[in-house]
Amino acid sequence: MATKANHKLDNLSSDILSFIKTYRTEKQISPSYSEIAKEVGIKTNSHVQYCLKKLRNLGLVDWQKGIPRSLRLCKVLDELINIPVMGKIAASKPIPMPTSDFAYYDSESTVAVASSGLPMTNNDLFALEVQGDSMIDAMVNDGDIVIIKPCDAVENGTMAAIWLTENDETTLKFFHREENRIRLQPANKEMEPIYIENPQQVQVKGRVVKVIRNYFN
Amino acid sequence: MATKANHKLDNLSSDILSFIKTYRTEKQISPSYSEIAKEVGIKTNSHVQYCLKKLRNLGLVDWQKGIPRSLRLCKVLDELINIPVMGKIAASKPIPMPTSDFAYYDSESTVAVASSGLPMTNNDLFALEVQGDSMIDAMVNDGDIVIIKPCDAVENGTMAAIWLTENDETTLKFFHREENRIRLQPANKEMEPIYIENPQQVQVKGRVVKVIRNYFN
DNA sequence: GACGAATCAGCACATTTGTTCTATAATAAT
DNA sequence: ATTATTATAGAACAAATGTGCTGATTCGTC
Repeated sequence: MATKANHKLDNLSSDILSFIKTYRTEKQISPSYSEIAKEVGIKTNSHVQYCLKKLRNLGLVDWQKGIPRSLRLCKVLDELINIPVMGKIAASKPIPMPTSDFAYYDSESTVAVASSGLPMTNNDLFALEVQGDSMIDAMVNDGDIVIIKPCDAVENGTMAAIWLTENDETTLKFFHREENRIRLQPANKEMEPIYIENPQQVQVKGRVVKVIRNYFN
Repeated sequence: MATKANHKLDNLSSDILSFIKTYRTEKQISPSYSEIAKEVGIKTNSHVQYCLKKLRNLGLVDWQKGIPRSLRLCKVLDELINIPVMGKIAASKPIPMPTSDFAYYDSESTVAVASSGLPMTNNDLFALEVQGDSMIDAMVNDGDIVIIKPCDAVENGTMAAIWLTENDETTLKFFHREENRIRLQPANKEMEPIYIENPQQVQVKGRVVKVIRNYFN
């Protein structure tokens, strides 16, 4: 989540690094040595390479020998991950899980999320759009996007996507396994929990790792 | 938010496009014409360029004449934007607004958000971390990140960051200007709205454009 | 002050790469 | 059937770029 400032790089190295960064975000390609030289006030390409080799030793940049503009920033803090929106989650409907073959690129729509905003970057994450107000007690509103990590079981206290076989209902709640029953706790502490005496009726489908709500008008 | 599939590209163009995409995500640089040729089964660079020119006419790719590996994917749906987290928002505290000089890069922490997940990409957006449970009625929980577009006034019905001068309190609510009063509507329809008879007591600080909630355990 | 390491400039050179022009096959249009 | 258009290959060429080497300068350390 947080992006800290650089440690103790000399000004030149720091300049080069940030120039590469801005150049890449602007033009989507890496600068040539000459361009770096011009920008940071170095006279020769060879010296640029000298500086770059220092940065490479620090593990900050890398490139492919002989290939023009192959400069690459390591330590990529923020990379985008496209998560497929599998469908909508609503009470009274089963959760549309992703099929085993990951035909993600064919997905109708995706949510782009910064990898820094995710606990893991496995490619089995998927997203659901919440439909209806039935999950308000979990602080999830109509239209929200929930990002889910599929799993069969979760630790106590985690927000999970749960299938209630008896009620034929899908819901998002905090999961608590107690001695002889399962407690589904709403996020809002003032609301009463749901107790399910027969654990068979509760099927954990996945763990909620993120909720996104947009107000675009 | 949604990324639609390609329209009616011939297989070759489609192959080239997706190769560029995967190549770039893997190596962070663009392929050369020869590499494209080898990948998609074309014999010559000139033909690659021929295909690329078609793609350029469709506005899908572009490059800089004479510059190696300057191939660029247009229609960049997803670019990362780093939004500074200015601090925490809590009832009983004023909202920490960004200073006029945008010393954003010095910010302690930032949230990375995909530009496709934002209604606008101006650089005056900022984020706040919600502290406390006092905004539950707006479906905003302790620890949530709200992204705010600064403004002095909002249309009726928009979720806004509001400073209540009388109560010396900061809050997130749906803003409604009525005939002689202002109505602050909680997100949860079952909760009662707040009415403020004196509009002077209500100061709109900004519009909430996004709410992000993480469950990292 | 001496000495070595780090820092910088200059230049020649090889390679990678894109560009352009021409020619030929395939396909569509008339 | 003929023509125009699109698709493909080939090769020559020029430009962009990285690499390596040599030598000069600065800087810190003893």
